[in-house]
Amino acid sequence: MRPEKRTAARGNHPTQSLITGAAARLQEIFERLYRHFGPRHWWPAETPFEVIVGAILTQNVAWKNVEKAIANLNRAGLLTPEAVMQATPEELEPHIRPTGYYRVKARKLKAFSDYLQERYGGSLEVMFAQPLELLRTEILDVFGIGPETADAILCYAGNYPIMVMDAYTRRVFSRLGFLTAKVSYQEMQDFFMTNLPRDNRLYNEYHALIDALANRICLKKEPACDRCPLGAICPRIGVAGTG
DNA sequence: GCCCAGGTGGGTA
DNA sequence: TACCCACATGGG
Repeated sequence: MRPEKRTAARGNHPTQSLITGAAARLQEIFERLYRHFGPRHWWPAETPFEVIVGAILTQNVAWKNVEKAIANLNRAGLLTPEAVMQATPEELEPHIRPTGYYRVKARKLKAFSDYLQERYGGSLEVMFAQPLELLRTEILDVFGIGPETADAILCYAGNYPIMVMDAYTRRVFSRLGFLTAKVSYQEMQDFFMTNLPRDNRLYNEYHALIDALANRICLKKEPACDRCPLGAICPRIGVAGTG
């Protein structure tokens, strides 16, 4: 176990006290996004294992690329824990090429299926019966599973009450003035999870809505503030002359 | 041709 | 701890 990868304790973090009425404001943002985009129906996958595969393959790459790779794996009969376990990295590689980094991602898929086999006899059901904190610590120790991938697996495959953070979350909420651009993953997560009810469905939908906003409106270079559902409460346009 | 896309691991100081 | 860099393909 590498101690630096363990889940940091959630306690009173300075971030929490910096935001006045953070809980109410986070609720309002959620409601505005939900009204604008509607339910996002995440994660787009047929099975929990497909969620896990998708979570690994989507690392630093557009989801469009992942769809191709998932379809390739499915056609090849490689979308089950057993099949991945029995395949070599070299056998997985050609199918996942569209997602980039295909050599290292093949190793990551193997690492997860090896872990699942060795620790839980290959059973996702048994794995997802473990307590949240224990399982999070465990999978963070698997090669290729960092905090975002771990939380995506826990939230979207295991239905645990944990909210996924990502570059989009950092961008949107730093622009909104809640966070700094350099805030750590754990600080972001602490901020959301201490200010929102502990609810898998809410975390699921909230992350998906942030993704939709960052993907379509709150773009990296030139955000389309004129059609942003958060316009009225964003410092960039909510206050005249500061955009 | 250039930039960006739902990160992570390893090395270095 | 805090930076760097490698990892690689596809679409706008």
